[in-house]
Amino acid sequence: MVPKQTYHHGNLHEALVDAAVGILETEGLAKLSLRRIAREAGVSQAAPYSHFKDKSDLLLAVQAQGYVVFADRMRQEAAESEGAAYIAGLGRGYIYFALENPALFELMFSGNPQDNPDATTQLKDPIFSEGYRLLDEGLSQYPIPIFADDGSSRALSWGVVHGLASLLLGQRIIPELFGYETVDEFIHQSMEKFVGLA
Amino acid sequence: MVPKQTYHHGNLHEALVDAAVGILETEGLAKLSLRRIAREAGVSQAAPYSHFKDKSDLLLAVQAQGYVVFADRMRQEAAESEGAAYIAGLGRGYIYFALENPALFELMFSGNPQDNPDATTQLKDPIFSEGYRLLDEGLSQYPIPIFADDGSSRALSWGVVHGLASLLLGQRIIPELFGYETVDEFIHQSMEKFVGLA
DNA sequence: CAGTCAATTTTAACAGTGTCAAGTTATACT
DNA sequence: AGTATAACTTGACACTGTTAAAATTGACTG
Repeated sequence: MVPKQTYHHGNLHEALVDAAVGILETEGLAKLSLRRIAREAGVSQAAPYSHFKDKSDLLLAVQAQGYVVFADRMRQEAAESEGAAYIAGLGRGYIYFALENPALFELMFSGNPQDNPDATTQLKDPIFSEGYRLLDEGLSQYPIPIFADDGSSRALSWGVVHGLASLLLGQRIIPELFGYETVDEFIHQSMEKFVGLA
Repeated sequence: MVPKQTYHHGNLHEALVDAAVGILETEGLAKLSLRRIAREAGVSQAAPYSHFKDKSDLLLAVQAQGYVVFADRMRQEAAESEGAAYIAGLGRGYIYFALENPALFELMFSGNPQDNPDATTQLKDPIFSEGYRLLDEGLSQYPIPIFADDGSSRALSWGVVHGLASLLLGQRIIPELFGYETVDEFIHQSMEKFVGLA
C-alpha cells in the first residue's frame, strides 16, 4: 500500500519537496537552487519541471508544508494552558518555530508575493494563514486586554509576535544586550507581558 | 567644488549605490544584480570590485543609506506631535517607509546577517538601529502604558511596529479584509491603539 | 617635463544558476 | 503487441557572482 509508486522515480513530487527542506535545514536559503534540489533527489536538472511550473512553484509547496509544522509548533507550545497563558504559548510557539527553522521561516515570509502571481492566489489558501488563525481564535476565546477589544485590533497581536520573531532572527534584537541571560528568558517574559500576565 | 572627481569615473562608489537604489525602486530586489548595477552606472561588470569587497558589501552601503532615509521618515511623521501621539507618529513613519520603499525595506531586513560575517559587525553601527533608537528614546521621554514599564519591554514596541510593516508588505495583513476602507486608516488606528489613544 | 607607480577599470574566463526545446524512456491502456 | 502519453534526460541559452590578467588613467617624483 505504498503511496502510488508512479512511473520511473515513484513520486518525485514529494521527494523534491523533502530534498528542498533538507537543504534549507543544512545549508540555508541562499544555497537552495533548483539544480541542487534535483541533484539531491537523484534526478536531472530539468526533471522538476514535470511536477512544478517553475522554481517558485516548488518553493510554494515547501512553504505549504512549512505552515503545517508551524501551526503544530504553536499548538504544542500552548497545549495544557488556558486563558492568557494559552495565548502566550501560541506566541512562544510562533517565535520558537522561527528560531528553530530559520531558513524555512525566511522562505515562508520573505519576498513580496506580488512578484509571483501564483503566490498571491495561493496566499488565500487557509494553510498559509493558520498561524494567525490560531492566534485570532485564541483571542476570541480568551480575550486579553488591548488586543482583543475588537476583531480588527487583533492584527496588533500578530504584529507583536511576528515582529519579535523576525527581529530576533535577524539579530536586530539581541536579548543579552537587553539584560537577559538567555533568549528563552526574553521570549517567555515578552510573551507574559504581551498577554498582560507580567 | 565637485566632490573629489577622482580618477576615471569620478567617484564610482556613490554612483554604484545610487544605481542600486534606482534599480530597487523600479525593478525590485529580485532584479538587483551586480552586473546590472555596473551596467546602469556605465562601467564594466568587474569595476565594482575596486570599491566593494563583493556584492553584499555593496548592498551593505545601500542599506546604510536606506537607514538614514528611514529615520528621517519616522522623524517627519512624528514632528509636531508630543507624548503618545509622537510615539504613534514614529510608528506610522516606520510602516510608511516600508510601504513606500518595499524593495529597500526588504533588503534592509532580509536574510540572516550570519551568512555574511561583515554584516554582523556592521550591524553594530548606530546607523543600522536608529529606527529602534528613535522609538526607544521616545518611549523614555513619553512613557506609555505597557511598553515603557522597563527598558527591556520596549522591545515589544519595536516588535509591533516592525511586525505590522512586514505583514502589510507581504500581503499577510490586508486591511480591507479587516473592515478598513484604506491602508492608511488601518495604520492610523493601529498606532493609536498601540500607544493607548484609542 | 619625463618617468614611474599605484589606483582604477576592462577583458576574458570559470562555475553556477533558471528555463526551455528536443529527444528518450518507461508506463498504462487498448 | 502496439500505441499514446506522462516522466525524465540531454543540450543549449542567457544570466549570475567572482577572479586573474592585462590595459588604462591619473598623480607624484626627480
